[in-house]
Amino acid sequence: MANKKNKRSTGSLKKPALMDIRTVAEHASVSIATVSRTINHVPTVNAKMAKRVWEAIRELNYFPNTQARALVSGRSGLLGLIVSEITNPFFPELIQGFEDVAVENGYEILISSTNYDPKRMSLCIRRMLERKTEGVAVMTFGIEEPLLEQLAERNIPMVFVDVGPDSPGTSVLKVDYHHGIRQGVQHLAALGHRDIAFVSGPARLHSAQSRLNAFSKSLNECGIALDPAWIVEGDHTLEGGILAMEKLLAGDKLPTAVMCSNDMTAIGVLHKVYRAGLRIPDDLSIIGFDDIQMARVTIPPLTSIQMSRLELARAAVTALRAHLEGTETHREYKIDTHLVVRESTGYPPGAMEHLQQSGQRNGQDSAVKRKKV
Amino acid sequence: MANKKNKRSTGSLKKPALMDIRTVAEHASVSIATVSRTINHVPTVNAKMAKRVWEAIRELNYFPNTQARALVSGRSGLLGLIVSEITNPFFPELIQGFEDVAVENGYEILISSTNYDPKRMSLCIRRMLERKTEGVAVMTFGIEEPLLEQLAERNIPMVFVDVGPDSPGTSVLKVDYHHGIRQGVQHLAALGHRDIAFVSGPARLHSAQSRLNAFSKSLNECGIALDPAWIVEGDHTLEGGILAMEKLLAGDKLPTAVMCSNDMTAIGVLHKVYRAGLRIPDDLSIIGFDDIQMARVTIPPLTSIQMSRLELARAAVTALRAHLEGTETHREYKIDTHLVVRESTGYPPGAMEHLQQSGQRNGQDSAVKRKKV
DNA sequence: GCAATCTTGGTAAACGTTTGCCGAGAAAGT
DNA sequence: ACTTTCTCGGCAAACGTTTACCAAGATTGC
Repeated sequence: MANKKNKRSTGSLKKPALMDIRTVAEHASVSIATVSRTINHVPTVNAKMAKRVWEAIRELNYFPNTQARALVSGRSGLLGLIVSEITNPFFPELIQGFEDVAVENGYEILISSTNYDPKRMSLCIRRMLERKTEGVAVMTFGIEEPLLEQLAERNIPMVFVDVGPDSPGTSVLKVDYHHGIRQGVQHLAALGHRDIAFVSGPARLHSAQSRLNAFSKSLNECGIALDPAWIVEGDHTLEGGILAMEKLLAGDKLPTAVMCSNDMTAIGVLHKVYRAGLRIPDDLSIIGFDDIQMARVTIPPLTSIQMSRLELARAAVTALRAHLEGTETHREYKIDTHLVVRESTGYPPGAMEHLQQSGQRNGQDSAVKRKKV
Repeated sequence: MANKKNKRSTGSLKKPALMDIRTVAEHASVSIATVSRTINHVPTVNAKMAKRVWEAIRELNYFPNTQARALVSGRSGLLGLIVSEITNPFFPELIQGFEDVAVENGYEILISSTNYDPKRMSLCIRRMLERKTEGVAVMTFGIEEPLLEQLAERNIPMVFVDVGPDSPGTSVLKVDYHHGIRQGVQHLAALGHRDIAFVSGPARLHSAQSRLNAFSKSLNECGIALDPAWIVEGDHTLEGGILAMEKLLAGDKLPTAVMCSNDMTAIGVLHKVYRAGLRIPDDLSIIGFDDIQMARVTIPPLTSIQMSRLELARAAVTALRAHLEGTETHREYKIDTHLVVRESTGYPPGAMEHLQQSGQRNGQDSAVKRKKV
């Protein structure tokens, strides 16, 4: 310690292969304790020292080894996000939001997708456990209980969508499907639709069931009878939408409007309708769900029910943080949904025929009046 | 060791809070060395022992701590993937492929997106370094040299798209843009188009430049003059496509075909054309690039140039593995592109008018003949 | 029954940090 | 000049693994 000054590096820039905290300490002529304290912003280290340390870090391009740090501190700085499938545009938008909010809160994220496959789901959980995520958001809309117990056992906070255990350390994001879907149904009813079909999502997905239930309840509220033949099961994919619409087209009677469990399905339906030579919304109205970015540019632009990805992401991270800080044990967060009216919905065929100018089928000047619900 | 048998757990299922390798060893009445060897599939451990160990692991729901393992072994089991933006459907499809191939090869992946922001790019690199990824695929189509040096310094294998250093430990995935784009231009030329516009990507993106160059070269090959006014810069987003088409519409003369630097742009263009009341392909032909899933269901379905995400992903992982195993120092991988003809391309207006039946604008029976190039 | 071979256990070092403790200087106040 | 207060350095333990080593036990071959 007497020769502190002479030990000080002369600034030779040859970088050692080993880039320890030790290397930094030597280079800055301080102890490793000081370097560690500097990096971790311990307030007792004075400004001069800190500056020297940061300079050394910069010169050497040093950065701490996350796993060593996590190992000893017990904090990995990771928040896990389990999604259903990454190729459904809804999820990238969600991931983006989740990442942004997580980073705001000083976390990094670990993404894993289940592809609706229980085997992959267990792999996802395993990853989360192995990488020691501090909290996990399960956004897969269909959960496997037994595996999640392992997370609960280790006291890892979790947040679920729609449905989840009310055990301490877990929160649930309750999406108010009914609000948006009722708006959608009312919108259709106000336009005069009575024959409304629904293309659902996979039956085993809780969120899909919730949407279907909300639809059926909303129909009821509007005093419209539900024809079981017009409930057709899709799978939340483009192909599923196409297939579902094919089934509908093959039926005895065509509905005047189709509501879909998600936008991918709706786009599939839209496409099939186009293929069938029918016009939207003149011959058939379509409503989607999710309001993905693409919904704005379909032809015609898709009326859809929005569920805010950012709100979902923010609530998820907020819930996780609250658990990590021990502020809360269990809470439910309400996530709102609401209708966004675009041009895929209009009067049912036959009604108000006089309002429709036959030659104009492009969106620029469609004569179909719409009512903002 | 004399009392091995008595030490054997009686199967009491109370799980200790600490879930060490030590706990497993005790529970299975073996040494930690044996547990470690079992987990790592060291061949010398015999079947009986291994079975006992696996049972204990199963009973305790034990799983090794990845960071401790990584710390000592120097292998994190992570492959990094840096993408431009996750909300452009091209990338989720790529990520999916990359993950699948990585998992096949025993790796997990760490995704980071730059959002075309150099600051975020440096965060991405930092993450990759901190988490000690064993290799990094830079799929951002626009790279920042100085930061990548840090990866190179640490001998972390890298793979780039289109352009990258030819230094050892890095490979480049050379996408043959020209092949697909020439097919596209030839396809248009064969249909009779001479007035072909191009909506490019962001100028600073190398891949966008390559596409533009390939277009200009292909035009030349077909003996078509390039009108600079018909090269308009987009940004690879939907909005960019809409804006670009607006510019084109505002020009003195309209092209008969528009080729786009990616599908998102093309969909934006498609939408704007629809808004303008023009028909596709009757009034204007459109070709996209990437062939994202959505291209199949646009109205009309989009003729696009495909670049296989799976091929890209597979080549990336293959290259990374080759570097990790020391099999190779530097190599270039060719990635092919090819035209997929759908219905957004047809004869230019005026030409072969007699073939077009005015009333039929739906895809089911469009009279426009197409030629598979 | 003896030697050769194969497995296993115990031990310990290592990976790169964090963190608590204590003593040694330095700076500051009296 | 002497005490008090700060700040830093050195040290060491810990985090949960892997892995090399050697000795001991079990198994096999003869």
